[in-house]
Amino acid sequence: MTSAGRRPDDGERYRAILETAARLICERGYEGTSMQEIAAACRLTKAGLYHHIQNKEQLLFAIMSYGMDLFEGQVIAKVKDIEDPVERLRACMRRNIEVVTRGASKEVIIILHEHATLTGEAREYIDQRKKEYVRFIESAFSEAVKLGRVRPLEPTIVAFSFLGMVLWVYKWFKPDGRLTEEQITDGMLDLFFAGLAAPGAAVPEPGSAPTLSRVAATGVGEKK
Amino acid sequence: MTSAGRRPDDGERYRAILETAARLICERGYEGTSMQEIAAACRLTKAGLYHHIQNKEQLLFAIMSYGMDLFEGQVIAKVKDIEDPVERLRACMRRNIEVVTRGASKEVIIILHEHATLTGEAREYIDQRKKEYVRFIESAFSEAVKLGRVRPLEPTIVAFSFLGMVLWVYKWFKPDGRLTEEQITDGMLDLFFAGLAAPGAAVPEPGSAPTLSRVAATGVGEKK
DNA sequence: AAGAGCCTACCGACCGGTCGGTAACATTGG
DNA sequence: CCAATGTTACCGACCGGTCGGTAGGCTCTT
Repeated sequence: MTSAGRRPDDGERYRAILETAARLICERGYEGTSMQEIAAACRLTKAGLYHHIQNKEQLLFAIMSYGMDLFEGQVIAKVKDIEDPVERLRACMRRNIEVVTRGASKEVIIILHEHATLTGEAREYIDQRKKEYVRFIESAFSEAVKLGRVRPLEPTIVAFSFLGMVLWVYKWFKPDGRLTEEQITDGMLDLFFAGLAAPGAAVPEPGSAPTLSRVAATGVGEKK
Repeated sequence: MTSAGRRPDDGERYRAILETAARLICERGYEGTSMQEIAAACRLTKAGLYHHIQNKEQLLFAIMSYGMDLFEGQVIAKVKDIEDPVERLRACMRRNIEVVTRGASKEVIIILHEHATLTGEAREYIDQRKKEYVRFIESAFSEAVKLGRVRPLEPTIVAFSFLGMVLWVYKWFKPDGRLTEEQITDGMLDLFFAGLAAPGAAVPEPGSAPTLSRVAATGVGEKK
């Protein structure tokens, strides 16, 4: 009836199902979305849907794997060859915010939100790929430290601070809101990389309280 | 049998139910936790549980309201009277990380994770209380700007960067992990407040190119 | 003929929620 | 002092509906 003939399906159909399912799961959560609803959104019956997938958890796993592919393609692959580690980190942050704000891939949002939904090997596999991204950031930072481009901070804390700033965005960003993607990107780049570069504990004390190393009296002075 | 008498209950029992339910929901998610399981964990039948609550969503709402009470008591109330705005922000970050890392209140974690689960008025009420916290951070920052203690950045972006860093912690922190609560707190305080204080766009260019004075508000030069 | 693709029909388990009933108290009136 | 009455806390049984998942058959293409 509705089906306009039977296409040969070269895997394109499968990906369409993943994208449709991802849209729903992103809106209502994994447990909050039934296979019935996913099937209907794919213009299939439930049994028809099960012709393409094994079960619900495997579907989530496929969505997340696909999401990791997309993320790595749109972020890591695009910045990994940048020579300068600081510029690499900057570009990485820019790309990362881009992925989160443009709701292009609901799959990535699902990875962010459903961080404890998968179980067993599937969970381990996705966690492993996430960890690789953390290490990517850590090592870019460490490289920058070695070159004397940034302060020597704990790399993992720096990486998770980076990630917290840019990934938390998915919880509050609204495309039609007051803040544009550009403003957010610029603001966070400025804030984060200033924090990496500035010497010492920063932020001068209020009065003439005893501080070890004063930076500048006005607070808007230049670095020493 | 198990019931040790039938006291008229001064509300203590109700809170115990909220805490038990919060523990479960925090572990398995809201949609992933059945009323049956919650009732059993409270040593009640499902019907017995429904004597104390109206329905599942109202239960979640009660947990979140209680969580907001706890959070405001352990963070905002403890720092709101600190005169110096920068010290207020510092203390705020310290307290906030504390609440997230010590799994003391699962209710707060639920608020963080289930950010889009509630509907209608309940959702609006919780969102309102969250917004008040964002405004609390924004205005502490703006106050610091007015005093010349920090750079003039977009307050909302600063607030959400602050929040992203400290709240994202719930996704990765493990009490027995390599990083202690103290390390995380110190590292993030250092990084964030250095970013607030440092002049200009920070981070020198690769070659030793002149960074000079970049305008703070507009951030760094974009694409190269 | 083979098989991909999809359907109707159905399964047992479980979902959130409610019903009437009851044991254990507190309060009150005599 | 004690019984009648009311209230609170709770249970067993059950509701209609939905959950994830499957068996088996039909159709269309190759």
